[in-house]
Amino acid sequence: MEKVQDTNTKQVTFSKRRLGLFKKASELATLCNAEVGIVVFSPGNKPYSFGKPNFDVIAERFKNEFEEEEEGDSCETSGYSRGNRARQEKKICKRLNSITEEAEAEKKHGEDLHKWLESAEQDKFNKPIEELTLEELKEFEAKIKKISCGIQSNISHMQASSSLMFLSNDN
Amino acid sequence: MEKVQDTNTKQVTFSKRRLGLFKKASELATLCNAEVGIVVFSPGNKPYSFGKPNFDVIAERFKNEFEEEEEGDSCETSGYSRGNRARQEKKICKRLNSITEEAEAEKKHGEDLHKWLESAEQDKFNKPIEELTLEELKEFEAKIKKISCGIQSNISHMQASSSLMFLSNDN
DNA sequence: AACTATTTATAAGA
DNA sequence: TTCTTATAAATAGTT
Repeated sequence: MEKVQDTNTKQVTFSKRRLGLFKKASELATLCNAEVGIVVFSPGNKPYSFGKPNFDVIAERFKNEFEEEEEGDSCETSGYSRGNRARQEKKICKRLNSITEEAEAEKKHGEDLHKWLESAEQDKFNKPIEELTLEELKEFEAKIKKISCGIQSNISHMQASSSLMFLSNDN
Repeated sequence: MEKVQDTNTKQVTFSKRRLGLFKKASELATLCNAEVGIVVFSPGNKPYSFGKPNFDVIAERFKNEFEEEEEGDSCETSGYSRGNRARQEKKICKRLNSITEEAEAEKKHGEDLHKWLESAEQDKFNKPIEELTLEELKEFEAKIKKISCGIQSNISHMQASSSLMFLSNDN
């Protein structure tokens, strides 16, 4: 999915998709009895918002949840607790660590593939494919299969990461 | 459009549609170079957020458009400063978000490759390689080259992610 | 989670 | 901008 270049097209696309997005949000809210808030800044930096019941309320609620975790009914006086902070920070660290692990697995995998590609560059596979012998072709095929495998596993890593990303927004 | 009644169905619908909504939002953001922030509270009152570049920033920006708040260090008091904390947290969020973007790019890439592999499965490239005609071989070669390209770009995404990971651990 | 029949969104053109 | 329509994508229901 690439940036739309033409300014006019971009404007039209933005309008259509913004409406589409708001519609989806509205459906989610009524269908599942959820609260949804959205704000969008257009390419021309105009703000558009959607909210059910209303954007400000939801944004506020989100910020409070994020800052105060599960605070319950304890009487908070001057609005600031060091303990909550520490807990929150731990959570963020935990998230970062999960993500890091996934990414490192991916990186290692990518490097393996890269190495293979480099070595392939330097040898017979660099020849025009019609000049390969049957033996060489078979070897080529084997390597390709290995790569396919690698890609599959790579994809599952990616999907895991992606889930983590979403989760990291959830708590 | 009516409320889904069954609790289990509601949960499933919520998950599917929330992801769908976030995807749409992500598309809008990249396609039109817009900024989008979303927060959703599930029926069980769990908060889920999406933001590009990041929800807090966008919510803040939205509020500022209307509230003209002064931001600055002018009123900082002693040792433990809420402002510093907030800023630090914003940094962490920002990092998380960059990482998210990278991972999403990777995921998309992986999906493209996966699709190709699947389609390849179904056609002539599934035959033993020695049975391919020269034309087919050349086509095969072209596809492989495309994949290589994809992997290379994938690797640079991974490396970028990885750098971000390390940075986010320093703090 | 995966599949698929159906509904819905959207890009391009008017 | 709004309308139309062919195509692409999302999702409800099901396994």
